[in-house]
Amino acid sequence: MLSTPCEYGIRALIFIAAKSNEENYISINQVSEELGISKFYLTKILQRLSDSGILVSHKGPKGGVRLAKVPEDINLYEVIEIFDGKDKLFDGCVMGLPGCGTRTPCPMHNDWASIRESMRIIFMRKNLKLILSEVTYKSDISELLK
Amino acid sequence: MLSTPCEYGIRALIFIAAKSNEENYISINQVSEELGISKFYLTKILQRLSDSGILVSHKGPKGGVRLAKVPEDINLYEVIEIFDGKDKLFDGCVMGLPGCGTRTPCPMHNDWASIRESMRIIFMRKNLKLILSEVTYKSDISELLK
DNA sequence: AGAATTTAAGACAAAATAGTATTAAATATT
DNA sequence: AATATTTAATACTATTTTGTCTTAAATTCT
Repeated sequence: MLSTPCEYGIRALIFIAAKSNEENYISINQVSEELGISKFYLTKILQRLSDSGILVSHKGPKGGVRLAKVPEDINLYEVIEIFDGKDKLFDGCVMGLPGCGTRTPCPMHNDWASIRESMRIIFMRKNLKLILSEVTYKSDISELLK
Repeated sequence: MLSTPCEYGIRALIFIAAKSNEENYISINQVSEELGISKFYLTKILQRLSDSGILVSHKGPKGGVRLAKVPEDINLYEVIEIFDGKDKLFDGCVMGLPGCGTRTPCPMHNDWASIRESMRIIFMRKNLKLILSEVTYKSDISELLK
């Protein structure tokens, strides 16, 4: 469904949202250990989130990453867009039919349009604040993400 | 969204449904030329559909493939299941969270369940007969699939 | 029977994705 | 200033997916 970097990115974001704040960065090393994801790989993934303005990174001791915006302003739609592009999930033809478009819609075109719209809405509505509030006890987070 | 073999398989099936019948097989070579898909690759893909009981194949001159069942009895859900497995699209956690399940649902779990159900219904309902009837003029098929 | 045609099986090659390692640059602490 | 820590950049490796090719087996037609 979603690419591996995208899944890892989301997992990491939820964890970072829970464990870091304005003043306290969390090191990628720590995140990678907690989530069981290779430190090298995760670094590369989180770098993309930094480049895209989702995270702020800081080098050196006491460095690491933190959210660049308040959790409420980071939703899954934009994260997915960063890693997988919106075309893959929210635009192109489901069946990948070359000729499919508004002019010559494929047989799935309209049915899929509504599914797609639902997905878009759901992902846009899911922001990190909401996600954290749904994982009621913070201790649950590790269990879920690990 | 769907894997390449799955997309090619669906495209080919629609074409085969339109161009073959009980007595007349259509050669994979011909399908591949019409759809612009490598003959070798398509052969391997359609072989899977034969193995799965969607197509019947026949060797030798006048041979080729045809539907194994009436178009009405072949829906996209089973085709997707054959190529991509039902887990990828219709089962596992959207975000791939390791701990996600009914017991400890991830924050997307319920929202995604309804999306997934819609997808399942739509793909199950889309059978080849329905698809063909929606592509009103048979000549349009090539334009759409090519 | 022999030749031509067509799928089956499986080996092989190329490209894309996932994952690892290395070195450089920045920053905090002493 | 020196050292330790941490991300940045980038090269490299491994795996998976996609795509190609070759040979074998079956079938039709003459």
